[in-house]
Amino acid sequence: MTRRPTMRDVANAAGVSLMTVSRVVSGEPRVAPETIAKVEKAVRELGYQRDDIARNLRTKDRTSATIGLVLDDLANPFFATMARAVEDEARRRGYLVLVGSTNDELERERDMVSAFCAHHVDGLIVVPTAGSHTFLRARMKSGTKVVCVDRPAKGLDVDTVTVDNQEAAFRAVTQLLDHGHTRIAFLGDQHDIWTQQERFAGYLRALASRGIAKEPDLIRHGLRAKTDAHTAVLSVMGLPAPPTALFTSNDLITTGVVEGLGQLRQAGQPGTGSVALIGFDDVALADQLQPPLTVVSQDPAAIGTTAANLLFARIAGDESPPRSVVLLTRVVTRGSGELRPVAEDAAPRP
Amino acid sequence: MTRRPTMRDVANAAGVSLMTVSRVVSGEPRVAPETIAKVEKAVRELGYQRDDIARNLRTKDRTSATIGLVLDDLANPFFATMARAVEDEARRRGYLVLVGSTNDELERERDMVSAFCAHHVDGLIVVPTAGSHTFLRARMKSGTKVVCVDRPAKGLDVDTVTVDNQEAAFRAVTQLLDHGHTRIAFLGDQHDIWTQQERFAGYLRALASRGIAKEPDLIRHGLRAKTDAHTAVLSVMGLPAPPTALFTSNDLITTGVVEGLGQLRQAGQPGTGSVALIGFDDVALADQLQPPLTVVSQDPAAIGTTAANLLFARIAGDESPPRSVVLLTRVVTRGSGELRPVAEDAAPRP
DNA sequence: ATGAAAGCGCTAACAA
DNA sequence: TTGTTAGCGCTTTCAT
Repeated sequence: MTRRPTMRDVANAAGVSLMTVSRVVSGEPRVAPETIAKVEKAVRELGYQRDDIARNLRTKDRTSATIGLVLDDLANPFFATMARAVEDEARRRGYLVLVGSTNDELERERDMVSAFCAHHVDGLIVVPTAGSHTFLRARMKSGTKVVCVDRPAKGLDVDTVTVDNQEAAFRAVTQLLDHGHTRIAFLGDQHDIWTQQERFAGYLRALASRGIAKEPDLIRHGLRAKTDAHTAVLSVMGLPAPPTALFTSNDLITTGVVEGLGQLRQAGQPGTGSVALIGFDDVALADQLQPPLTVVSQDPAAIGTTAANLLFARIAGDESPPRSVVLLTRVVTRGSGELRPVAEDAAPRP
Repeated sequence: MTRRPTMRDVANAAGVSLMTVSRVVSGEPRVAPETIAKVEKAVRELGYQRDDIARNLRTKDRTSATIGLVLDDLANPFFATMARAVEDEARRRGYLVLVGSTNDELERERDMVSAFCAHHVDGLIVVPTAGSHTFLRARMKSGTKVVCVDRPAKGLDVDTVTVDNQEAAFRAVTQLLDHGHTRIAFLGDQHDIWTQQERFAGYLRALASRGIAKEPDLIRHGLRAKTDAHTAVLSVMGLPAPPTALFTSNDLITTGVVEGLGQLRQAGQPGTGSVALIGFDDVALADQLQPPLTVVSQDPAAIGTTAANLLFARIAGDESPPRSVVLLTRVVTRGSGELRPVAEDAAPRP
């Protein structure tokens, strides 16, 4: 292991000044062709590569050509797809991407933002956790651009990319109502997450629009893992008056619920074969399930691309007022959301 | 937008020298308690944060506390899960992670490694593309540690984490043979990828062990996208003598094939309901399919964790000879791999 | 316990 | 066209 060569080394090897090497390496125009050749030869022989860290220190605008991506969980397909889209936009512009998962913990988010800023990221794309985000103001004041994605950040007025969560949930639940369901369960993630609140609000609004009162037994929040959802569906389906339809508020929960229903069906529990289901977020193989899964589909790649474009516009100097972009979702009708309630599932007569 | 405060600013505000601020910020022991208090007050008031980039420049060992993760595609659940595991190990040690997808293109990989090294990463975890990786030697000579994961790098002797691809494929195909299949199709990704070669070798070895000759019609390489797999399965099932079993060599292909089979079944094509299938890589909802999907399952999180541990050991100074860790896979038997060939699918009698 | 000087690898600004 | 000087924000080394 040898010491990494510096410009000084290249300059000595090529018999020119350090400054000339700098010019050649940076591709500046006013250098004699023969000099360029000499320097490039030395660069090749020594395996020299410019130190971007040092360059960044001296350079006027202190632009590091790096952005930070702070999201909930990189292992979640939704965020992974979004991350890939962000990464592609970054590469197009010669930017590198630092990435980190917060697990929806505010403290982890703060630490991560702190570390990213210490490494001089030019901008941040953040999936904000629940809680106040005023701490980001200081970062923005010192020049770091910020874009929020999937959720707005509390207490912060910045560019934000979200989808029409509440409206989409309203449409999904309305579709269940249209097929004759009145006992519709809501199975959701932690309720302090903004998207969950919105989707739940859409659920309630749909029920209210038909004059149906919400029933606490049919509402479960805080399902973090697939197994939580699995347990929850067994629980609601075991109620004296079980729901005839389910609305699941993200992909993980949907997956857990499908597994739970599969287990009940196999155990021969009556009625579980015909319970209707609409999930938020599309999932792989949804159309191969029995019945095929109806979902509210959002486009994670488009969300990532949009956020990245907003961020790079800011980095390029855009000073216009913060924008809020709401992308549209669509209900993908495949079958599970169009099942009608069967007699044995109906609520007991008065 | 204000200029970011420096140590000099803090020193002026606290009425001490720059050096004292440096000591306080770095948590050095020999500073008077009152001085610490003064400095910390100034730090808080100015919102000062140490510039890790500058620090890194002067610091003796030039350790950036950053690693680079170079993988095939971050949107692929397999790599996303691996990435999350790497990220967790990095955070535990106070390291940041730069990430990038190569799309299996050597040039993109070279550019990315180059950019990561220019940003002074202490180490790289690389899913190497096909092609010679001797270019990594220069990086390693100048101190960057490298660990390969999922595949070995051609021409490079470094720590590598893989799974028992060939043996696993052999076992999977043998299981199909044990259930009476003789016409088994192989549906694979680009054949220049090492894992694909290994899995194909396992397939061939299993056939050979029963004296079954390989049949070119039943072998399809180069399926990059889900749609390729979809098309390919329609094609093989449309052969005059279609296969009675399929071996799919990664998660994407498996998904595409399941969709293709679903389409055929719906179209009422005879025999497609009973075609056996074993896929490499587990997929979500596999047990909810009809029939439930038998797969070769590997543990992407364990792979990522293992690779990260190897890398950080190297960064910590481990100089022992390169290690090659082979993690084990297991066949998860769920049903689709245990179907027996039915009469109408059998090859025509001579 | 604190400070002054030097310099990490590079570029900005000026000079030749 | 090329070179010289200064200095980015910090840590190292040495002095006090």
